[in-house]
Amino acid sequence: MGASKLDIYTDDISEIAEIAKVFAHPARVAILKYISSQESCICNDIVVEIGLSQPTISQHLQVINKVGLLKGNFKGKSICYCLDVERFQQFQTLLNTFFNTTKATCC
Amino acid sequence: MGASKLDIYTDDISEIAEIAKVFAHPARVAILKYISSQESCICNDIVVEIGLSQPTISQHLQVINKVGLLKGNFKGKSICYCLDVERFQQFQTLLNTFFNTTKATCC
DNA sequence: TTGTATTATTGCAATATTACGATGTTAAAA
DNA sequence: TTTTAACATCGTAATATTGCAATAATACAA
Repeated sequence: MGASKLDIYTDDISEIAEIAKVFAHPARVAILKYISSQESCICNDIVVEIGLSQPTISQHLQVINKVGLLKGNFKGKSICYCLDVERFQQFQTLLNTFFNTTKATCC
Repeated sequence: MGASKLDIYTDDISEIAEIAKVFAHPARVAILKYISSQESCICNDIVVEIGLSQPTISQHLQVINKVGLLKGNFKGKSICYCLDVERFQQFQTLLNTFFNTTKATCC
């Protein structure tokens, strides 16, 4: 009864789900797109750009950060949030592997 | 104040989030992998294979179906659930476009 | 028509996510 | 040191998701 039952899946399946979850909210997709397009990563701009409150943006950034997609300086003033391109490409590769190994053989 | 605020994003951003949401639960990833590997799509096998109840599997299948990833016979006995490969590849392309157009330019 | 097998739907409980106001923290400027 | 700017964290409310038991619907066989 209820949610979660996450220990019954293989590691690669769980990994795909974990990755997808990051992109499963438009705010996070928008944040990723925005920080990747900015030369200077002034962070409060994200709040203005997206149109959500600062705590909410901060929360979404934490989700993005938790999977290792952020790089830069994270403490104090003049913080720089940047996309970790290597990790990002790793995600792309993992998802493509999932897609390429999932091909229908019936119907 | 709570959830949802989904009307403030551009269409392409919302689309990526919608697609990702389907893969954001391991049960659905497992279902997709399983039905794609089976020659005959006997559906109750999914229940046995994944280890969740029949209503829960049915619910996940509905989510997968809603985005057009399923093909086949959907009513009555001996139902055949199959992956819509074209739609699946379309998702892959859309996600790759997102990845390829999101490249960091700072840090 | 009456079973029977198979999937869908409903109703409900548990948990997770999303969002924001209030407040705390941090580092640099004044 | 005090102020200030920029984020993080906490607490809380609203909503969404997940999961299953019970039940309904469907199609085929007998």
